[in-house]
Amino acid sequence: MAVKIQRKPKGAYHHPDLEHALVDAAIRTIHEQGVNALNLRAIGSQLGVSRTAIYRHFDDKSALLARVALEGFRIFRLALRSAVDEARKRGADPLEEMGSAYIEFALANQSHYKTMFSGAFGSWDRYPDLITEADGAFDVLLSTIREEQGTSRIAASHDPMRLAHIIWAGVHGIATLGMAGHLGPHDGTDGQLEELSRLHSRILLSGLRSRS
Amino acid sequence: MAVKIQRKPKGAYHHPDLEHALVDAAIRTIHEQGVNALNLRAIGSQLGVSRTAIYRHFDDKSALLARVALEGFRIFRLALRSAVDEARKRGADPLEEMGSAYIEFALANQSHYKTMFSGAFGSWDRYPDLITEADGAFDVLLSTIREEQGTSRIAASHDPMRLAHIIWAGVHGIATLGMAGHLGPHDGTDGQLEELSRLHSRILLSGLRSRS
DNA sequence: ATGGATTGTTGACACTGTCAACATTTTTCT
DNA sequence: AGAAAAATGTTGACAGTGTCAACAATCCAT
Repeated sequence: MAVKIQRKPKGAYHHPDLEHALVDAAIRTIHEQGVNALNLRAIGSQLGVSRTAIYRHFDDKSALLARVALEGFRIFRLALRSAVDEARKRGADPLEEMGSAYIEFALANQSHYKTMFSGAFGSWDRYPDLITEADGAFDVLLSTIREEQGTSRIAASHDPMRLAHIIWAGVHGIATLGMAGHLGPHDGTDGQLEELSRLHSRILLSGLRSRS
Repeated sequence: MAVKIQRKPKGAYHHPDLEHALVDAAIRTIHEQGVNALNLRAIGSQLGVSRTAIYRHFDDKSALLARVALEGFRIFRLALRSAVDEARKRGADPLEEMGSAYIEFALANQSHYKTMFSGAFGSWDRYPDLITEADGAFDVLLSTIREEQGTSRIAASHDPMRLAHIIWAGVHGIATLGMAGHLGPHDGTDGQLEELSRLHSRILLSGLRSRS
């Protein structure tokens, strides 16, 4: 497939690929100005298209945001997956590295991360694809835990699902509280939150190596 | 001080205590319909007052939300404090009981909790009182950790502030992900999330009793 | 090529936060 | 007590935004 023209040629009635362009523009805007700053009219005129053109591709604003979230989960899953694989290759702890990658993603894509998790698009039930994609990311964590239990690096006595929930909650908490500035001042460039995440992983894993 | 009349008497120009009435109405609306459903016009007419009367008591909508959050942190702090005291009296683990109380508060006041933590009111910097009140709630956790380290029930080798951040992040994560339905289906009436929080506490504390 | 499906446009509306200007009530000062 | 000032509440208006309805242009399959 040849490279697609990104901008609409002047005077053309139909945009070459408005749907993707809308998603890209939304992601960019969210990244640069936050979710709250996103408005459909600006997105439209940014693409040289009228303010309601979006409605031929998305039911409403929420649907666009859900799509943005979906793209986020896709990249997120790849990042987590690659962190685990890398760790295994290097003999590092996969869960600790995954936690670190989690924080790294959240910090590098703060508004995108918020779009994924702060209910900006309303109910998840309306977007089955989004649920599937989010489950895919979660599965990286869950399967890694199961594998670690298989090699007995962590106790097999705990329900892996509950462990996954606890670990997820921890890193998610560090990410969200950290971004809100509640875990001390930090500009996101220093690795302070990643360090906190590593400490979190080590304490948890230490607790999981002991008996029950 | 005598009991104040809550509703504005018909025809009265001045509301007896509009400021508190506004906060109460906002809290009630948020509790019943969520933060997003809150709008100033509805609040006004609900109190028999015009739509802009609020501006004599709050700079803007954000300021009202910040006040709602502040009230939340006050109640929150009391709940955490009392959970710790209760636990000590009963010989239970103070940190585990505090975690449980944390989840209980969040579940019983979901929208209020979101108002406190989801940045609904914009930047914290604008509301120094809010920061103070939130710090007060955090101090319940921090001081409890220090006390537990004093009695050596948890290792004193860790920075208590970092431990507080990690524990807080864990319960906050459980609360927010749980409310979003990400930790399995639950209606909030069963104690599923509280149970998860207890498991979380036990694993962490187990890890904190080991060396390092 | 032609008729229906797809995609984009314009006009309009409702909802909401907020400001300015004015009105009324309460408090303060002499 | 009376006047001035401060506090509190009201009405009118406006801007920003999401969304719908009706219409227009383009694309595609038969």
